[in-house]
Amino acid sequence: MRADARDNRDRILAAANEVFGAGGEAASTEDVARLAGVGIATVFRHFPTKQDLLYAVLTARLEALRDRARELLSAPDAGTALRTFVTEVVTTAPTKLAIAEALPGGDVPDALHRAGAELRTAFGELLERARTAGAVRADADAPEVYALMVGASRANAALTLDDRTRNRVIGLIFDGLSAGR
Amino acid sequence: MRADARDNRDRILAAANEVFGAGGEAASTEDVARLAGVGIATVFRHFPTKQDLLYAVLTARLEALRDRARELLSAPDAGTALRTFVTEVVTTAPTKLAIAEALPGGDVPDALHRAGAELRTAFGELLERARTAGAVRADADAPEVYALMVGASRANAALTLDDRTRNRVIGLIFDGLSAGR
Amino acid sequence: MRADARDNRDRILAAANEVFGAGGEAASTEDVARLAGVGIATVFRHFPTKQDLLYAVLTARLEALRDRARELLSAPDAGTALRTFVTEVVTTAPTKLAIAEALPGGDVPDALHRAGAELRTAFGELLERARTAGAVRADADAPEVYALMVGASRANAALTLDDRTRNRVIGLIFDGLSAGR
Amino acid sequence: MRADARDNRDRILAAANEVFGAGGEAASTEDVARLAGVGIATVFRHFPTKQDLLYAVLTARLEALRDRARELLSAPDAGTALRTFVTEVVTTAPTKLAIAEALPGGDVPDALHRAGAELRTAFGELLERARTAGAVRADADAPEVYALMVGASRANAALTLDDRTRNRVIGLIFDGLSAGR
DNA sequence: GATGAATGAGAGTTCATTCAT
DNA sequence: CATGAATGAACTCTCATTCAT
Repeated sequence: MRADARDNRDRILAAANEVFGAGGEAASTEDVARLAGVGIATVFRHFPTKQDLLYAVLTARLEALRDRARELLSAPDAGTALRTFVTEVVTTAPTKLAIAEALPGGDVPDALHRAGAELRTAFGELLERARTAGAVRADADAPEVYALMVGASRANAALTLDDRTRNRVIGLIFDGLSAGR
Repeated sequence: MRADARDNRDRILAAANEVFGAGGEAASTEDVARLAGVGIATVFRHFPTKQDLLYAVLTARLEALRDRARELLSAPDAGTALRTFVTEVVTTAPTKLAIAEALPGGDVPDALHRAGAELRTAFGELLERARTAGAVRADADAPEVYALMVGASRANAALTLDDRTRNRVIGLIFDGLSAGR
Repeated sequence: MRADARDNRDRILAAANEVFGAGGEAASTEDVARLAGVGIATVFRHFPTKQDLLYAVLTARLEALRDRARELLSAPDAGTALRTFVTEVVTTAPTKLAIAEALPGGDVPDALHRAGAELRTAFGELLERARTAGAVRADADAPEVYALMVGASRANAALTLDDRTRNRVIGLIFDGLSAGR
Repeated sequence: MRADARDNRDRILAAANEVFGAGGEAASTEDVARLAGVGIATVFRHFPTKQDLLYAVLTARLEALRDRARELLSAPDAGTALRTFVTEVVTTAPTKLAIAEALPGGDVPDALHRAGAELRTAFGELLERARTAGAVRADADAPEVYALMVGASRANAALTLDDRTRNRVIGLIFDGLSAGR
């Protein structure tokens, strides 16, 4: 792939991220092309299907979160690291294509599937470290904590929570996670 | 309104509930008509706009939840009542038009606005009673608890949680609500 | 036909006259029913087709004009009579279904055809009397004068002429008709 | 714009001219597409709204008339020039979207508004020259003469005048214009 | 390789007309 | 006999996708 082609790909992906973040997957591919400053055909050259484009956007989002989770694995305080991660995910949710959105069952491309799995793995490690450090109770497992994070993200997007409420939501989640037992 | 017309209206609403519950608001009005067993024009006679239909479905859902919340206000155990309500909302979410979906700011019909407000009010009373009963900590306010419930609902719908995970999510939420007393 | 049925028929016709006069034949039959204060099915009982309704409105208009023309045949001044007739037709045109509108070739109902023919006949006599009285030149025949009247009516409707211009248009027409030659 | 696109645009405009000329503005956009030999979406790409298409057809018609009027301004005989113009306008009316049709008050696009104004200006000059040449009486002003022309056009379209009658209508108009000097 | 144009398949919506009450 | 409800066909318009330049 030539350099300018890669440039275009990146520009399209960035535009799609913004457009679908704002308007959901109902937004039109032509808007993406316009914002990217390329022709509509160029979008379809890089992403043969709108689905492909949506998947690519989602994959990029998951990969970014995965990287951030991995980065936080080397933070000194494991409890703070987990909380930082959740806070960032929830806070940025409204302008991003929602995690797990546009996933019509089973048949997702490899890259997306892998990114999701790696994100969950990294998240699991983040949680495990927090557990080991005693910041999170021992019987809290990854699936439910992940679900709480996803849920808070979506509530934040759907209800457009103000800062205070959003923080208290996260606070309650972590209170539950640290509840002595 | 004639009896057969009311029947049709109800059938359309039920069909819309199902269709939009499964496919989101992107589902087509024609599918609704087909499932209801009426012509497409009949749908538009009862709901002049797709928006109107969506609003009606959402309003019905909110009213049902409001009624359920009010009903639970007279349950003997306030803590259990709240938990029952949240559990029911979260569990039934995947097949329902999500709470607060399709709300394009400000300009919603009165009935919908009112139903939403009444639901929040009833929910607030449910919470207040649980607080008074000592089942929920004193500093947990309605907005954040409501957001947690909405979030868990959406996570359950988006991630298709299994029963165990779903219950643990709710468990964690209530642990947080009872924590730090 | 029962009395109430005839009443309804008249009310529908009056409503149609108003609705189609204002909105052209594109206006909806339901608007007519609403304005007449009857159900839509009642309109179709009296006029099995929208065409039929349009024809009936047009027929009534032509009959009214025919009657007015005949009435003016006994006016003292033949020249003034013709001018009065033309002026009235032109002036009232904007709120009436245009003469000869909605006539998709050949296949018009008898009543309409007859009304049109009788109007033209009466108009011809009005013209003949004016000719005899010397108010109109001898070589002006009915078809062209009728066309001038229809044209002025339509121009008045299409261009929404002000009073002064409308009067000058009619003035020019009669100047042409009296031009000595 | 690419060459083939311009070609299509022209073909669509020509087709619309014909279709709307024959059936009025009630004719369907799909017919226009069919006659132009393009897909329906292509019509909407070039003219985002049916209104836009109607306006474009009307604008083209007015511009053509304006050009013809200007051309005739340099004809040797001013009286003949005016009569030629009126005759052409009236004669071609039946197959054209009527002047001033589809003008729902005030909010017309600039190009259409300008074309109409320029046509009236050119027409006014044609009239002024005829007046100066003594072919038309001094007190005949543009608005009423323009209205007479429009009226004759519409009468010709509505009544489908035969050649003889049409010519006599125009003859009477010009007799009126030259009368009483 | 990139572009803008063209397209067909639908979506929402309207309306003349028919049917059941 | 009148009514309101139901209907199917048509229409305008949109959009993911393909084609020609």
